[in-house]
Amino acid sequence: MKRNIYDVARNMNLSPGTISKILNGKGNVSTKTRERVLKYVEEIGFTPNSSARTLKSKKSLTIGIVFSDISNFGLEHPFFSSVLQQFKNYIEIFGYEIVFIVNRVGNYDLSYLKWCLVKNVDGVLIVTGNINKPNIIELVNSEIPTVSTDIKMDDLYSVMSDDFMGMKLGLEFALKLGLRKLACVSGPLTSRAFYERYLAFKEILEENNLTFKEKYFRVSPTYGFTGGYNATKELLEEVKEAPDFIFALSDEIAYGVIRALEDSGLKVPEDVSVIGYDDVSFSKHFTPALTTIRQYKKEIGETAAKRLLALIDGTVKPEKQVELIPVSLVIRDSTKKVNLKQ
Amino acid sequence: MKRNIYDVARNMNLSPGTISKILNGKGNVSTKTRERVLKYVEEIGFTPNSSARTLKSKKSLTIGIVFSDISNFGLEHPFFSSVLQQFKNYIEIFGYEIVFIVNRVGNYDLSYLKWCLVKNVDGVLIVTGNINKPNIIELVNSEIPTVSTDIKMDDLYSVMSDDFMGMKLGLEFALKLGLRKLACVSGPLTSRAFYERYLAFKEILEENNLTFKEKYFRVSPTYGFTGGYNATKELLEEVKEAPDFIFALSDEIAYGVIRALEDSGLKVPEDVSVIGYDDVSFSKHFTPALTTIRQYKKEIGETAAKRLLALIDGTVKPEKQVELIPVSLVIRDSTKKVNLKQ
DNA sequence: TTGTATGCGTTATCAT
DNA sequence: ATGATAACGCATACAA
Repeated sequence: MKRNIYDVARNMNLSPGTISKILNGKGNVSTKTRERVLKYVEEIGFTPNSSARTLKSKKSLTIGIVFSDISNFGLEHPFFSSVLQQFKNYIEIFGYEIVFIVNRVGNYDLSYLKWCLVKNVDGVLIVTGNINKPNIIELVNSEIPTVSTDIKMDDLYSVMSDDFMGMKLGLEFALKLGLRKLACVSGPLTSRAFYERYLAFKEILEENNLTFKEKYFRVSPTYGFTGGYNATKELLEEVKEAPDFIFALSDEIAYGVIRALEDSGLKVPEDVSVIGYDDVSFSKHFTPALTTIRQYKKEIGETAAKRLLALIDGTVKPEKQVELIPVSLVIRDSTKKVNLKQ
Repeated sequence: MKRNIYDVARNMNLSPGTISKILNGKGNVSTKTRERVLKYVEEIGFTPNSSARTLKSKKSLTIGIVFSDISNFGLEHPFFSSVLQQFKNYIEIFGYEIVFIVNRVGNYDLSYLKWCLVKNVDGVLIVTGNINKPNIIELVNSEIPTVSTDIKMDDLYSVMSDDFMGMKLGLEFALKLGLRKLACVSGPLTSRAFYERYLAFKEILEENNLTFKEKYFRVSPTYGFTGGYNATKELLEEVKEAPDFIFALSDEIAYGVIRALEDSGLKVPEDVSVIGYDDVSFSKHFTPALTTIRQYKKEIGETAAKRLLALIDGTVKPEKQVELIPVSLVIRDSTKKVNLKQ
């Protein structure tokens, strides 16, 4: 049942070396024997042992994934798990597979980099991570080809949504609706995405001669519904005049924002318009259906995959260090209708 | 930077063999040298190479995962990805990690079993799979310890929700509400879960002297919203009298069912009560908040992990081939209120 | 208690 | 064009 390259060699009356050459398409072998061996290998369904291969060749056809480094969410995270799935789909076409980087192998505790070295991963994808963690810094500064779909660092290739564009699309839409009391509920600013969206929010407000008010900007300590809910409740309590627009920096936060608004007697979108961020699959089923900024997870995942594979091959160096994927505004029912009479 | 067991041996004035023994806690080594070596290893952060270890020992500390075998959903699937996350968390405590079983390694196409052999996985978790696929059959019949959180087969240990209990909880609640025109919208019956829930639906109806009507039972060809929506539309069209209760066999299907009902002028829960299945995190935010059967993903994932680890250790054989995890009924707003006056 | 030698299944270099 | 052989890094049976 379980064969090795010697068995194949013996049955073919050849040496193991020759079999190896054929299997790897290297060296000189006559077309005749090559075909003969290939046929036999196909027939008996032989595949060279993976561990022996990576032991000898230092290549594992494996990509290490840094995933929930930043927080304690897991595979359930609607946005990042989707990006990962797309990435996975793409690299599998080329015979690669993903493995999750953790802090130990067997009984040994190790840093991310050590882990990668011990495992001989060919490359690393940081789906989401914290730029201040030693583990991440060490990894990014290493020789291992690395791409991120979240964080930005020197010498790190990144593929991510154009967050400035997203904020601009949302805010300009709000302005077009005639809204001027613009608030924002963010997730934790330790996340690169939230932080940059916050910066953009501020900047775009100023571009439009609107003053950024601290009281209209709230940070939820968590990523989800409850954080958005509480932050909004607090906002409404501490403010004389309720906003007429809230930019929630994630869809899940938006759900919380909207319920808090409603529980405070405010109608969405009549009194307050709300825009989310992500366009998670559920948002179209929320009531009111959520107006939101759509991120293109498939494009992010695939582009990251292409970049990383190119880095591993060492063929083409990507020109841009940071590749921004455009986003779009999806208008649904959580924002006021555009006044067509104007 | 990158050391091996020889480097350690040289620096310690010992032989590689001794180092290995110490690292693996085997053989006789004096406490003194053991401690000395362990300290040094700790100091320089040495970890034995993973491939070499696997190659020699045939153990990889790796669990192969069969995931989206049955359909083309991916990591985004709210229920299964959550089960997997819980499983992953648990096995990582013991130094194991997960790898996704695919159909190839590098340029070679292989069956699941072959893949596992080539990779030397220590065990397999079938998160979801199709009992009729040769890949699955071959795998389950192999020597590799395997546990499933979805399918049931001879010689396969399974850990899953008690679907009969779920259906019973839902239906008895409906009966208590005085509902008698009981319909059901299922996902594809090729899925074990849907099929068993369907069987239970039928059986429990009969137990209660209600006749199972074909027209009141619809199968959606897909897992999600659209399938539930269309199936419900069809149901309403083909039936003289609308049901007063619909058991949707997944939460996502339930969303579709409810919207279809509403679009047909029926009110939920006033005209029709709807119960979902899963209690996905979003269901509490749906409007109306969904009454549903809660599955305990954490318990499923962890129990499966324990079973599999036990199987791998070969210590205790689980007594029960199929371990059923209880479910519970979560009453929210998509079902009629209980009449307290009675 | 410690060391030596061999094998795990490949790949790759160097002969032939 | 093909074969012999060493090396990858570790584990283990056996010898010392």
